[in-house]
Amino acid sequence: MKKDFIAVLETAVQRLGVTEIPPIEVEVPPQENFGDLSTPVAMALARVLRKPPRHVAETIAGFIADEPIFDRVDVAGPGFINVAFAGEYLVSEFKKIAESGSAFLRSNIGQGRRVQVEFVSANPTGPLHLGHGRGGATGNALANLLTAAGYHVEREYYINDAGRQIRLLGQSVFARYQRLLGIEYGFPDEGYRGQYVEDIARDMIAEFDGTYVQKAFDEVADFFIDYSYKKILSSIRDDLRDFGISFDSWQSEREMFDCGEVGRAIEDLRAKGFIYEKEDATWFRASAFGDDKDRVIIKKDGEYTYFTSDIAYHRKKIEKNYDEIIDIWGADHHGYIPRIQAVIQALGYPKEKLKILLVQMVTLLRGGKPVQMSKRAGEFVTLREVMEEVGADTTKFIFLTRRPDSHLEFDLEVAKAQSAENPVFYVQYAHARITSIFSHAREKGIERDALAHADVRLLSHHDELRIMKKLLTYPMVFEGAVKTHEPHRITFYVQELSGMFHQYYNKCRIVTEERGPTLARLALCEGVRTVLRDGLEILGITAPERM
RNA sequence: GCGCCUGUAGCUCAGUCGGAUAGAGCAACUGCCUUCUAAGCAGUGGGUCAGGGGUUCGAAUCCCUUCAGGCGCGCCA
Repeated sequence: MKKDFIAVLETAVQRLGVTEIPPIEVEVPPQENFGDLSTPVAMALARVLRKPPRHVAETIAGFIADEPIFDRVDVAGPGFINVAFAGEYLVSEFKKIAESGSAFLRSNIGQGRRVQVEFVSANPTGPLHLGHGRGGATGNALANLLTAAGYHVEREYYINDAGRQIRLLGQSVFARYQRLLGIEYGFPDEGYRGQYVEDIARDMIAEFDGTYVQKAFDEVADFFIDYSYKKILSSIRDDLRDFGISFDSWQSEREMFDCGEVGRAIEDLRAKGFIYEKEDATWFRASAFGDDKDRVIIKKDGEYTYFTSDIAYHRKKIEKNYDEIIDIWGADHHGYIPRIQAVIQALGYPKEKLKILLVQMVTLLRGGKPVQMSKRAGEFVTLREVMEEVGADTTKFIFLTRRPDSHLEFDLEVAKAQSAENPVFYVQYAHARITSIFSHAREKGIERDALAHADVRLLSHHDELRIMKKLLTYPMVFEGAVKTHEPHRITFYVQELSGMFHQYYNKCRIVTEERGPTLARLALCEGVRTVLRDGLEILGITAPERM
């Protein structure tokens, strides 16, 4: 629909004698009675042509008014050109959806380009909380969206299984283990105090009894660390699976060390002249690329920092030659951006090579009161608890009805109270209703195959044309969502389409005694179902057959 | 102190890189189930787009500033 409009506009603009045709923008006007599509192109050209916008608009409108695909061409407001499409054109376009389904709806923007999306990447030192859920829902939807757009997407989870935090976890479990076996043992100052730490210690006792009692931590450190983080990692995987999120690749930080990636990265940067020694430490010259200061990569004590392995990790990403690399981070890490971009540039790439998408914080409330979310103190509500309380689909939907950069207040009470009234059900209900209509039709002797013979020209009701037009704008919404990396646009679209369908359903009966019109209406329903399914699939939300 | 994000209806949020009379859902109120699912539909009310300047044909959107909230500014991860 959009393509045809633009093509017509382009020839019209050429007739104006404009040498350089500006990119022509097309949008759905804010009010339905303005028409089906609208363009502000005349206003853009007014400046170049030095003529009043309305005058330019009138001229263009005159050029295109006779096109058979239009029913009406108007000039409105300050100089918009609004068009209403002819019924026949709409029907022929709609047929393409009926015939080729999603293929017609999704433009192949990616063309097989390879993109990596890294998201969640929570430290395996404790269970996933709600913030990870938001990152997960967003990253998953974005990856789905890009896949649908013809990109070849790899989803990666980076596991921080090395370093101080993971050691602290092992130590915390060790302390609990000793205590549970009746040994007085001091708990590490900044240790992890969550209940899950004690649970892991109990698991160890169940498995190994008192084998490690009264040993020094250093003697059994590796064992305790490995046992603990692997246990947590596996429950993280379970949480993600139940939340409906999967990954293609799990990149271990440890492996970066073991395979020598970290060493190679440092040597690479050193060869390029961005590494120096100062005050017994080794530094990366981040300030050469706009960061506030240089950063330590090898500490005085000889240990690497977290940043060091991250340098190696991002170097590895770049070497894999993706066309696009996307990291999804919690907004609390935003201060880290200049540093990592400095790395990208030091390696000889433009900083745009890596796109970092920040997902804002989630504050969890219960009845209007903030719930403390301190991991160290062990006081927090996990993603799993929320999932179990309000449901995975609802939780995801709440995340996906917001822009990633807006702060989110997630009130458990409200989410629960609203779970019966949640908009996600509104959309799912529309889908289930259509399925139900089809099973009713089958009882009346109308099989799915019969749809192929449906004469969609019989659809002339205002609501039917309205739905058809809405379906035909899906590719525009889809394209916009892909280009801006904003899956939430799909969420809003899918709600609007569901609204139109529910209205239509209440106004018109689909299955009647007249076979011809019944088939046509069923074909329309099938179109709605195709698009709803497509949208929900991108969002990672189930499309139930019945509710 | 510096930096990033946010401020739109009572509440939760959209607003398509400057466009038309600023939109949804929830909550409130009034109606609609002998016919394909009432998790639905029809209708009513609700706004100083945080405040103030500026840029121009035109601003919720861009610039400056004030206020409010969140988050960062480690040889932690």
